[in-house]
Amino acid sequence: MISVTFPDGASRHFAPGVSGLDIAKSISPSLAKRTVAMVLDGALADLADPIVKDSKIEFVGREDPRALELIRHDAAHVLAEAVQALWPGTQVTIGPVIDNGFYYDFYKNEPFTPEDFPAIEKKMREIIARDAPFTKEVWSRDKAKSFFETKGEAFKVELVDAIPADQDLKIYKQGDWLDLCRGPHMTSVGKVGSAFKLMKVAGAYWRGDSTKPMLSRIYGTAFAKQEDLDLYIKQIEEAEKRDHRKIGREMDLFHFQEEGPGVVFWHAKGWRMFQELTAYMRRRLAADYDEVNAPQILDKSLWEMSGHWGWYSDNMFAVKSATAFLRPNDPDADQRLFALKPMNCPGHVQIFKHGLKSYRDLPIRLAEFGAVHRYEPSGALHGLMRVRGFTQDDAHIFCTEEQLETECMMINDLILSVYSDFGFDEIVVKLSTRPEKRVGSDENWDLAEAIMTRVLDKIAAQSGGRIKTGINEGEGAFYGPKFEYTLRDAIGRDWQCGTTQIDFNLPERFDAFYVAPDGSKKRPVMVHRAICGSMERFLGILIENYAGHFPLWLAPEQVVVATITNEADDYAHKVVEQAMGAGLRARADLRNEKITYKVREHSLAKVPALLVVGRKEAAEGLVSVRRLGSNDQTVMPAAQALAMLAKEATAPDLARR
RNA sequence: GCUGUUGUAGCUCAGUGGUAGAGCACUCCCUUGGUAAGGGAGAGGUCGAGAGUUCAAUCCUCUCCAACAGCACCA
Repeated sequence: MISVTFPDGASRHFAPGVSGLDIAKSISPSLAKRTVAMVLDGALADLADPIVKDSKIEFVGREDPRALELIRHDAAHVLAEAVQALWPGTQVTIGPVIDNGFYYDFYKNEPFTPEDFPAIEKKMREIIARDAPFTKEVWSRDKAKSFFETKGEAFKVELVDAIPADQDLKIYKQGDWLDLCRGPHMTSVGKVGSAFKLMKVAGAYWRGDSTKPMLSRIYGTAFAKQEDLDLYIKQIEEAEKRDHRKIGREMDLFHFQEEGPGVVFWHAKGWRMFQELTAYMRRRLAADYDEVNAPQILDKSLWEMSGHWGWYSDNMFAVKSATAFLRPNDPDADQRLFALKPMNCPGHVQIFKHGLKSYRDLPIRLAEFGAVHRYEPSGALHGLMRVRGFTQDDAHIFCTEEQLETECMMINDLILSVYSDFGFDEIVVKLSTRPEKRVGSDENWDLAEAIMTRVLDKIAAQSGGRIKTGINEGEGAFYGPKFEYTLRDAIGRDWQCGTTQIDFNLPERFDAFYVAPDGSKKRPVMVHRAICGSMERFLGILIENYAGHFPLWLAPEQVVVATITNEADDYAHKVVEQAMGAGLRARADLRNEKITYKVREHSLAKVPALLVVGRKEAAEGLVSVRRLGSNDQTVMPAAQALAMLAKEATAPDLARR
């Protein structure tokens, strides 16, 4: 007999090989009926699986959060069956559960379109209504291979071949249809329920490899309850409303146009925010960094020296004089090839190298708001989030190995403090370790990873567990390990922004050195770090995070003084002047429009503070303050309102002083 | 870069093998109105670019460019 322990601590004895379903039935028929799966010793499993040893068991009902992935996974199988029923000859591949849903990749000559969804969903509902039980069989490799070969399922055959020899091949049947799958599944197809929806179609490479065939992927999502699905769809709509490309257009912050794919035209208001953000960052750096500026174009040879040309020339812009392009074979034309800088580090090494540096000078921290250009693949471009020309809040620290740990911690503290100033307090720091393709000795990698592991532990400990840490195995840069800082925005999306990278390679390549206390030449270590990462992208994140309702200090337009009647025009001008005197970005709206119209317009334009002035206010030196997002207003003396707003408009770092 | 979709006025979008329309925005006029759209008039487009088919192309075909979604990539 084996002992089975229940969540309440009670245990009972059963014959070995008893299934979860048997146990549930032995307790009560209704329990057996509402249970869709079990958690056996902490792992989700089929309810029909035999239990062969002493175990802890938990029954999982359909509404159990742990059942959600099963519902989605089962839905993926239903989707696959539906597609093969509607389009015989379509090959199935894989259909995993992902965040917020599932997908299934098919091989089909004609790709799907969203117009196919109603028919597929209808067929899915039929299959679900049939409520066939999921049954599992373990097949031999040969049986599985010949079965899928006979059916013409070449991709499945490849999957069978890829499964390690010591693993069972599991086949899940749902009525007549079956799929190779590691499971687990719920007891029957009907448990999927009706709260599912197909979301979109897309191409996707077989096995995620761009040299392999393109498959046709259908994304879907499923929930236990319709309310959950509705809520999810609402959240997607909310994210769409916050799309920085849309808000950027509506608020007149920036634009893109065809002649400049991936490069930003910053309008006055957007650039004001850019400047405000940059000014803030400069203040944060002032005490510890030296700001520098390195050239935009440098001879190709320098990029060969740095290694960038070898590693990344596919993603770099190269420039020549126009004459060289027009007369490529003319020896009298200057044919010299330059590259637009994709990174600031080589430039900073040149600055470091200029003149002898002593150990007394270290650490040297060179910062630059460096405009860089990278030839990103066209399909990667996305608003401000992925562009070809952007500004990094970059810095390179030249120091000794002994100083590394302190420098990493210092950077960490600055990054967390900056994020916190924007209200980002949920931060994850991950250490990316050595990748397969890399340069430098294993000795240096060992050293750098050891230091960074220590720092990572410190970060976690210092934050009292608030900052989550982790490791990304093999994800480091080719020249060294790195920390990646990921912040969570107001609607729960994660953005990787900051990074700290240790680099033994570049100083070596450029033969950078400092004079040690004993007079010998020593190689400095370089630390690359960025906080916002790309200023453009960080602004994009801020736009979406705040949904355009910026804190006053960042808002491009802080105050609009709107008149009710033109008798208040002179007074409005005076208030605007006073506001500007108080350091506020303010303007008057004297247009011949009703106040309701002006209120609506400035509300839609997301102006943080609207000061309405009419005859009464003009006569008594008052303003009627209406804040963005509020439907009421407060009448108060103009001076008082402006003092309040000016205080609120102080950047967080200045407010601390 | 790959797969698919899209490209018509500043924005959002209709539309047709016979060279175009709406709403909002814009300009002007009337209106001076107390917290989310007052009324009227007007101006504005080489229908993404190029080539082809046709008597005739914004519409059909091809190529290119760009955008969007996903994949791949992201020093």
